[in-house]
Amino acid sequence: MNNNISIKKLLTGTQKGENVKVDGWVRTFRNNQFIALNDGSTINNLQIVIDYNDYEDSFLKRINPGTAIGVEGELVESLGKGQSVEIKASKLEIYGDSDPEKYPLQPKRHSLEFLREIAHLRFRTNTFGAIFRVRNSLSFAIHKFFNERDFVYMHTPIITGSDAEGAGEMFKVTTLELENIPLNDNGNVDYKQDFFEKPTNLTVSGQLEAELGAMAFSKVYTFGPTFRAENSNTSRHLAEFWMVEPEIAFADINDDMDLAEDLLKYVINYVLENNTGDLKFLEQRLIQEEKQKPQNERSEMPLIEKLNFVVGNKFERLTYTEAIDILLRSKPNKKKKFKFVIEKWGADLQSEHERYLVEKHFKKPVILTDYPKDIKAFYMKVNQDNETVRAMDILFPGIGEIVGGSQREERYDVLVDRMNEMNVPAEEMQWYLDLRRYGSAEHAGFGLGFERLVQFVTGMGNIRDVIPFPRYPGNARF
RNA sequence: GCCUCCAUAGCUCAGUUGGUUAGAGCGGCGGACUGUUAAUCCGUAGGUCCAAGGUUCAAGUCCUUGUGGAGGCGCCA
Repeated sequence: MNNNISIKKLLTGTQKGENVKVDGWVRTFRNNQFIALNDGSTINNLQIVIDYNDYEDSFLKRINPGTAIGVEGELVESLGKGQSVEIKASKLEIYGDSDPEKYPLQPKRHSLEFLREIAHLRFRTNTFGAIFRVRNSLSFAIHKFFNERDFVYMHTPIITGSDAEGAGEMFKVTTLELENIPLNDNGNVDYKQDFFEKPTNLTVSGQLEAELGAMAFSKVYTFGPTFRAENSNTSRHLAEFWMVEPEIAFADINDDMDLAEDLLKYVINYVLENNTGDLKFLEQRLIQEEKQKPQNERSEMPLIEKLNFVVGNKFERLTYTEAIDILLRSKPNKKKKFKFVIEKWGADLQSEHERYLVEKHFKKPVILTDYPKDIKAFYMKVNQDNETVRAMDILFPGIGEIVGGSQREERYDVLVDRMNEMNVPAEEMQWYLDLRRYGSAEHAGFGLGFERLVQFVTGMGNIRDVIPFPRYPGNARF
């Protein structure tokens, strides 16, 4: 077991003058004297200084990018300029060699597409090290936020027997032999012979189960993987992604929006305070990347300023109806610059419209509420006008919809009517309807796309670069 | 699922109206140097130009199909 102190702690310099032991992977080896060592605890490398007269040439040749080594020596003030402290090595041990003719990572810039092909090694780069430390911090901050507010963390099932979650195409789960599927007398698949004796799928949302929890614990959240078998080929979609789904009882749509806004600000602020080095690196990376782009496609704010702006400003809240008004009067709509020109109330908003509202009109995160009921899910509470539902979507610059939520319909009769209208099989959903039979109460919740949050905070353009091993159509490598 | 673009050395790319033996930087390898910061300097090796088929006297370059990748749209988180 490795009880060594991390490079992150060593770089604070509090152990100056002490003899320490440190393990890590070589990033670069310069001048036969200076090893840049990284152990993943921080973006920064620790400089190891060795006296090459103490070692055989054949040994020094084995110190290459990627080599795993252990070092003992005194932590001293650095004589060089790039770092405050360094280790004067007294003992150097090689754990695992890394053949420089074959090791794919070089001390240079690699394209994200190339690194995606070697996703098993990309953690060792500065960029992906920073991304996944930020991802870890966001994940921790989410649990911390809810824990401080007396939420119960609830584990909803990954395999679901409910096919009415209504959030998209599902992956089937079965132990039947696909080459030899048993049929019943009617010539249909005989699910009685399947593992669960019925059709099952991977979950597309834990919301319905979270509602069950909220009606007992008052405040719950789920945070786990979800699956969509949609043939989506974009930089914002994955077949397997992580979703945060809080559900709160005795709460309406306004409480729901407050909760979502508080959560987003809290976790972004946590990263600003705890991942400064990672964010500074990612900001520089973005600035370099944007130098390749034409002026009008560059972002208006550097990454850290953008995050501070989101934390420091109230999200713009408006209804769908108000948004349609703004869009109808907007220049791109009048001049027919939109691919889909808005004609009248009731139209579904395309991403170009959402982008206009967020990036051009308000220039800050926007919460849209009260959508037409026809374009939203059956479980959303119908407003008094009987035309709109208490839905809310939070739109972020660059990535669009990051949160989708609603107040839930708690009235039994109205809910059953909506299920019938939208062809949701009410007879199979009695467990869900029971909530409205026994002690029904106002409640609300939302789903936060975790990878989209990581995208926003790291500034990464492609969602496949913010999850360790992305799953998308045609790809389940690693 | 739809639209657009791309595929040349380990990586990032250049390659003229189709014309002799396909280039550079980085990385690798050999050497020098030794307080360097993606070290520097000298030397050197490295290619099935994504695949198959076609047009042509001649194809990295043009055409067709396939495969892989990127961006955009739809579905959404």
